[in-house]
Amino acid sequence: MQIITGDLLTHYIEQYPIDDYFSFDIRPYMKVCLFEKGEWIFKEGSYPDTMYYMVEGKAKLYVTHKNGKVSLIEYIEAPCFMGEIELLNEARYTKGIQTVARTICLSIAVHECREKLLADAIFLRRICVFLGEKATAVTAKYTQNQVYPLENRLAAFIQLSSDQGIYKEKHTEICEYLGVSYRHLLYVLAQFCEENILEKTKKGYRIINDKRLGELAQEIL
Amino acid sequence: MQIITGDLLTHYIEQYPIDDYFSFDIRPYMKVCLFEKGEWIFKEGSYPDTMYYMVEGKAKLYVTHKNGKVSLIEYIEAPCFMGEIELLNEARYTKGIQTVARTICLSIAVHECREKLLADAIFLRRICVFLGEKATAVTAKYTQNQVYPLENRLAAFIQLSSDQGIYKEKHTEICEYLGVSYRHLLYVLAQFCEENILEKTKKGYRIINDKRLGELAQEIL
DNA sequence: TTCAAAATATGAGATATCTCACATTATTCT
DNA sequence: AGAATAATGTGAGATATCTCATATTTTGAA
Repeated sequence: MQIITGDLLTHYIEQYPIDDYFSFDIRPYMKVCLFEKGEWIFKEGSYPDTMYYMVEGKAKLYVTHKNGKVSLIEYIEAPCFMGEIELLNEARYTKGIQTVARTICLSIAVHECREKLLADAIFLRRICVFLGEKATAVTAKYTQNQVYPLENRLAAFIQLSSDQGIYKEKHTEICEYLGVSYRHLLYVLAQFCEENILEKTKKGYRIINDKRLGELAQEIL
Repeated sequence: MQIITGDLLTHYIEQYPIDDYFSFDIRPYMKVCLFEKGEWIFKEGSYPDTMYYMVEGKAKLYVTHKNGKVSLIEYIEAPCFMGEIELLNEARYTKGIQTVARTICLSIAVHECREKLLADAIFLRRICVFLGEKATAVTAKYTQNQVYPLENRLAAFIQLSSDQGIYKEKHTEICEYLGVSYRHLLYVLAQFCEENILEKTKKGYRIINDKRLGELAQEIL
């Protein structure tokens, strides 16, 4: 992690004003941080004393289970908060957050302005909305996971994440996200090829029957 | 649903003061409601204009999927809020909430004091903490669901919900909560009996090998 | 008390998904 | 460039879980 100063600092602060997230001047407590791809913003199990507001980039929220298996809970995309739950509940064990791409965050030194934040209705309201949406999204994802086979969920995911009709994501990551084994993900992808829904190319999987894919996805929502 | 007035009203208001959840006097906006067992507090898909604070009782939070399957997302137990997300995001489709027992709630007419609530740091902070805990709990439950077989999760659930060494819950409800079919739940219960961990009696399943049950549960946490 | 609805129970067969072992490519780092 | 690491790909066999059909028992309401 790298702290940005000088011209770049003013650049980011100007480009992403977060003044209207607070009723007081947050700048004295704020820094701008840069995380390289693959860096951990929070190490799982640590007790962070910084809250971040991601303005550029993308990351993954992880939890590791006792049996060693790992769940990729959700993708975190700018703009969003990180470490807000830890701000509320002092000294709380955190989940792991790892960047997927170079990521820029505004960081707020919580110990310096905790009281101010917790008394700030504007800020708190934002956090409420954010937490509410997060809870709703996570719930939706996981209830679907347990009610639909991978066939449907993968179809929906491909439609969501494909670009120009090409699906090209890392299998190792997606199987964690969809909560299935690597092996099984490949089985279902192979099945989609078998059924002429996808076609495997050098550049990724090309969608050749979007209608059918949509039908499979639609059974979810 | 029945609105309580008279002596009972003052009784509940005195017994469960929620003044310290607000920085202003909430009583003008508040009523006390009683729901019978099995009643729906929110009908799924409706747009409620009331927020509740449950002070006595217990309920289930449901979502119905397109394919007709139903997920019991969580048990809601007093004290807690309901309809808080709808307060934040105006006019939001709600999930279903059904009581499991006679339940008493303080109700707040949102349309009359929405602005006041959304500007109240004390209230908002409570909601933040509540939402944060809820998100954490739901995430934990569902990531476990997908990483552990029913054997482990059921063991943990039995330890949690049994009373005096007796497990006695409705199978129809628990299979929805644990996200498995009724059939499969019965299989695993039978297996526990087979392995002399439980014993089926008229009053419910009696735990006869708590140590083993603990081992199975412990693999989770 | 009786009847309908809900809950419990069980079998048989299907399938969605997992584990493990191993081989083959890409990527990254030095 | 070469070596190490990560990602991809596939087979075989196991198992966790589901669907459906059907029978019995319990519960709740008229």
